[in-house]
Amino acid sequence: MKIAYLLTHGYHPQDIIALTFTKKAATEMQQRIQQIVGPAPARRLWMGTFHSLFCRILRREASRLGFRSDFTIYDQSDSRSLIKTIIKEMELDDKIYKPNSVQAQISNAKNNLITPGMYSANKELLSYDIRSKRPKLHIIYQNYWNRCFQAGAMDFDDLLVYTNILFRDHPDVLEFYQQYFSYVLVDEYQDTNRAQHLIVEQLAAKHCHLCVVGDDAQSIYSFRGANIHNILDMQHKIPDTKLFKLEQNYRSTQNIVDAANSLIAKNKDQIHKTIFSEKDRGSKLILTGTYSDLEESYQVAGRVQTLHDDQGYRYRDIAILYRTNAQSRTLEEALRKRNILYRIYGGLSFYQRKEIKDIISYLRLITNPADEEAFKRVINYPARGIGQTTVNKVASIVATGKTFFEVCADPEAYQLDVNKGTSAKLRGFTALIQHFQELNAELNAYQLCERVITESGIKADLAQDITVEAISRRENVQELLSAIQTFTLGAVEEGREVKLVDFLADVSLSGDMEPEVHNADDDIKNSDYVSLMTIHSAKGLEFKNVFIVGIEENLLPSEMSLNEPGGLEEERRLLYVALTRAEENCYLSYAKSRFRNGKSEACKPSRFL
DNA sequence: TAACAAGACCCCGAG
DNA sequence: GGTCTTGTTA
Repeated sequence: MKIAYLLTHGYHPQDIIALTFTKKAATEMQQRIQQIVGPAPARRLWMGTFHSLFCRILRREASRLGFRSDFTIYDQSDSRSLIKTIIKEMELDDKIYKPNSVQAQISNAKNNLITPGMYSANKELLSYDIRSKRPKLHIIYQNYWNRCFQAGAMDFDDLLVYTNILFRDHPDVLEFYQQYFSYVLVDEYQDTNRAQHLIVEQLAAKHCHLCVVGDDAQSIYSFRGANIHNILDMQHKIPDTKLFKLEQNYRSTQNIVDAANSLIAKNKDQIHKTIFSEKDRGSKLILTGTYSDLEESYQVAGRVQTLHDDQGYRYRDIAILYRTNAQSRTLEEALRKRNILYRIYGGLSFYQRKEIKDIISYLRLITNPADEEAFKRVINYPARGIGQTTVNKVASIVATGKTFFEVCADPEAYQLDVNKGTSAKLRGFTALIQHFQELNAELNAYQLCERVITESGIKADLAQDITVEAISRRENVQELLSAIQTFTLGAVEEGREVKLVDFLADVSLSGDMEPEVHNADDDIKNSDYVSLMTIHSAKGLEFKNVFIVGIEENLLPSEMSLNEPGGLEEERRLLYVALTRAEENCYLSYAKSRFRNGKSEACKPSRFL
């Protein structure tokens, strides 16, 4: 509404930057604005997630930071794999330096804008690492930082870190964007971390037109470094700040609001608010306990069907929310049995699948030959007789500042210790990529991708695979091709010039393309489906009917949260978020046994119930 | 070096 | 339940 208001009061769409956290919330908001002001102005708004919008800015300004504008974006698995490599190269024990926790610690540092240099100079951090028996962590961090730079790559956290560095070191750039965006809006401000907070503050410093919305009771991203004080201290830090308390809930019935209030009242750490609803009492919340997770899913699917068939709700008025992505499977199966259309958000995305990552890696390598992770992925896929031993030899030379690609293009020049045959294979591979690079200059993304699949041998490799899974892999490859096709055509329609690099950025930041609709017999049905997602990604959304499943000890609250300070309260807020997604009906359930890690485990109803 | 099998470890959440 | 690692063999 605020944006719509601004647009009718003299602001142009391109003057406004509106930031959200989840992709889901961004698309939702984009759609709402489109309905109010029409598609054309809505498209010109700077609206999206922190990561996607600042990625756009970083591409424009990349040269200021020593990056190319077509830098690669490393996803978690790329970044973890690089960290693993570094730990191995430093000959450290990966039982002590667990790649996952090293990655988490680096990410944490980045979210607080601590560069490797600052890390090494920080006595507190160093002594903490020594106490936890990981004294070399700061060196891993430094190496990781350098290697990403060398590879022309940024990880997700870097998108925020480098934006801050860009603004810090280039006042003229900062000034430009300060001038450019005359209004800054942020949704769910309670979930900003230090890096995001500083960006927002700097962008808004000139016009001082900053509007943020937030609710401390819905702060659920502390694992990502979210700092609640960003919103709490705003009044004191920025002069003339006006605070509006929104205590009326226009979404939910009184019963739902009451339930949510009574839950959140148990939290010690909160700002007191009196949330009320002027809607009807509504129906009571319904709690169901079942013997197993299978039975729970079966019940939910049954109720979904009743809501749709007997009570006249559309499927799109129904959401099923869970704590972990792993819970989606049994629900999917139950819905499928009843032929209920559903969409599943998040989880293992399409682009994480092996066959897709392989193809994407070729495309990444074509746009950025320095991309180390992409290189390692496809150097021997499809198998071309270049094994681990050879790659290790190349890696030892790469450590001196060359890229994998440079070394492989001319192994002799770098005195690589391999035989003639291997050397020829390496040169053959680089020649193949160079050939694709030439094609990239004349073909569009779709045509190029088709050539890559054929000429790399991926097509042949998949074709000769006769297992059942291979069928779905081939389908996935087709799906990827049509996604590129759609992307290319869509951009052409909007009159934008589209490059391969744009598609790749879209892939790594959107996480997933439009989730596929399951059970759809024809396209007409595609607009009506049940939504399945984690509570985290449901934030900011609303549904007439909400199912919250698996409300059990060790799941909600999650077992890991219990060891973290404030963890339990955050889990409680998480359930609060889930409850307040519901407008009319809210169904809660727990199971007494559940399949986890391949085993059936006994479960108790959550203390929150 | 490739292919396959057995064992280890794991996952809480998002961009 | 799945992926990733390690070991064995040709």
